[in-house]
Amino acid sequence: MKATINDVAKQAGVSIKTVSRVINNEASVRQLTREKVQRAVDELNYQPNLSARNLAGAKSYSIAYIYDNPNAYYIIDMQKGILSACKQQGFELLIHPCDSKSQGITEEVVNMVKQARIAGLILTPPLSEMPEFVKTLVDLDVKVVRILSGDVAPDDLSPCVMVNDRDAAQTITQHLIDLGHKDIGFLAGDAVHMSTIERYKGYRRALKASNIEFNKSLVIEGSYSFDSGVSGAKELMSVQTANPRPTAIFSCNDEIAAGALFAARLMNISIPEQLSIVGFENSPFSRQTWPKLTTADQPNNQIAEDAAMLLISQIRKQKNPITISQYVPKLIVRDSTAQYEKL
Amino acid sequence: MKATINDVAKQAGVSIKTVSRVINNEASVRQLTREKVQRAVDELNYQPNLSARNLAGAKSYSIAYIYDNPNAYYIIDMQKGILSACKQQGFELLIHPCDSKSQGITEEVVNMVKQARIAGLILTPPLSEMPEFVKTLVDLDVKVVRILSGDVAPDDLSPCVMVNDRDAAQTITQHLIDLGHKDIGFLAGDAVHMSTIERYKGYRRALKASNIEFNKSLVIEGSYSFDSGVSGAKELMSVQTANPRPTAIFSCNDEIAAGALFAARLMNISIPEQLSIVGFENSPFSRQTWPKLTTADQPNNQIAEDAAMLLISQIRKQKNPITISQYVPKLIVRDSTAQYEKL
DNA sequence: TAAAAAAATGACAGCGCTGTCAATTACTAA
DNA sequence: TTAGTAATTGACAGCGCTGTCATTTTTTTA
Repeated sequence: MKATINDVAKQAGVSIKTVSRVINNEASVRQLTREKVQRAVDELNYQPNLSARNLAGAKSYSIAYIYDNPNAYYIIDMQKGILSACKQQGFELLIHPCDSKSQGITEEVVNMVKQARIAGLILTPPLSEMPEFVKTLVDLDVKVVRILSGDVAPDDLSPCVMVNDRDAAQTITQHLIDLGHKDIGFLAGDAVHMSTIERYKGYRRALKASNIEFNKSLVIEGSYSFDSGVSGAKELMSVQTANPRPTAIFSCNDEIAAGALFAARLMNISIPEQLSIVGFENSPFSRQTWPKLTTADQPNNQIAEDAAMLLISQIRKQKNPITISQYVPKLIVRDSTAQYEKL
Repeated sequence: MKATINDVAKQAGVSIKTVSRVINNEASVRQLTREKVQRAVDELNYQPNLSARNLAGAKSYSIAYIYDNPNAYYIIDMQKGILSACKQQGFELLIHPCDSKSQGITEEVVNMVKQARIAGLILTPPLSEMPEFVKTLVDLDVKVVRILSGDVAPDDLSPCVMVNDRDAAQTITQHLIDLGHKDIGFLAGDAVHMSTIERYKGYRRALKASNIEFNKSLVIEGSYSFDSGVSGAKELMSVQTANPRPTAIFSCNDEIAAGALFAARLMNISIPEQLSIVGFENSPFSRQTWPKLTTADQPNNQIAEDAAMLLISQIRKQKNPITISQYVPKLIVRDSTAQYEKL
């Protein structure tokens, strides 16, 4: 039923080693031979046995995606992107959800890497933002690619795929400014996350670029949650606290924005007429609020595939130069933002 | 670094075959020997190499989770549960997102099963509800476990884990009835999904059990989406359409309920004072609406682990009797339901 | 107590592939 | 043309484990 390398070799009239060479794209196989083998491979619909490869070879064909992120949509997108790269490159993907805050997380992952003979790892926040953790893994002789928030890699421990939240946040803020807003509130996510910091930087930059004076009372600390959005927006919009009262709010993600939206409704503030709100992430969330959220879209699928490709190329040839690719989330204008109308 | 079966054999002073017997829990190993080997295994922290096992043995130690479900939370929960069973049983999990409506879906999965030497598959709706598809796979000599909506398996093609949406829906509806509601609207999900059908049945049963006359105009067809909830609720609550106007709404899932919530706000209907709304699923969603949704909770993690265990036991011994386990989602009362107040 | 039966253990091949290194072939220059 | 070099190909061992079947040990029975 299932063709082996032996069948292919017979069919092509060469040795199995030559077939092996062809399917691994090694040099020093004559063009003619290569074609002959390729034809046999196609005819028999041969696909190499991953277990055998992993067992026989020095290299491994398994990579792992390790994550600890409460955002299910993000993870599903990542998985899909990584899987697509794996399929193209004949790699296998292991997924490993974990708790980044647990005591033995490093040991747990180290064990898993050794146990499963993992050739490479993909790390997303918050794991990718834990330097000690990353360091340990890199020292382990396993390739690592991190997905991080920012424009430049924080170190050269591993190749990174950077998501430039800063520029995106600046663009979004600029969008609010272009609509005539000057008093723009900022609802922060968890302060420990780089994404929060980067988005904050972008917000500040946009203000500066337009010579709008920064007002600290418009910045509310919080976390990446709906509740945080609710309470943050309440604080911003209650006359006694914030001064001046903002006419627009930048929320660090869509969940916070959804919370802000709700707070506004509770306070009888109509969106977007009296207050513009923007989110970040373009999660399915942002299309299920009313009004629909203006937000920033990250092509997570693409980012993940890119990261996986980077990882696999690292695994393939040792001395790959450290490459970094960068994405900038794109502004998506929907219904939660409007021109500022002086009352 | 990594201990092999040979190391263990040496350490325990037995042959590798005996070690193999112990780690596979085979019979005919003396208790004494078993303990000796076990000790060596523990000391060396030995874990069998999956690739080698897959390659050498007739059996395979890989199962796959194939899914096509837009609900990311659901999938993540499933994965986690399945993974936990795999870890316990020394199995490997392959994940395979796919498009159930695509032409070649069956062929795609069949290929994957053959290619990766998959021993078993876990199927969730909508894939688990496609009889032809399931039939093809079962005929393929791969074990299958389906997760389905209902109380009894629709056939004996494979063991099933049933989620009794009907009883749960009845309980939820009863909760509304207990609160004094009589005119209870029903916002359906996609009509092709068994879950919709089952939930509808539960709703009808509860009405019947309390001798409340069923009113067809209170049932609105729709789909599992926010927008469907919005338009459905609008239709129900506009005086001219529905007669009588419902005082409570049963929504087929939380997303629909969230939509209904929004529609209510648009129409200035206060929740829960003027209208009670219930959801289904207990997705993170349901805690991020205002007010928080009364809903039904499915222990997806547990369901998934159960399904995976069932699958693995199937794989282990051929002639396992077809087992079926059943879960009934539990009512979670939050803030979107209240006593019916006659005006 | 010895022979027969049953239980426990081990020797060995081989799963499908890759790495090593030797053998062959093609190509170059003299 | 022919030796000399480079490019191509193949033979073979072995990755870590399981299946088969032979061997040894223990238990039972006469």
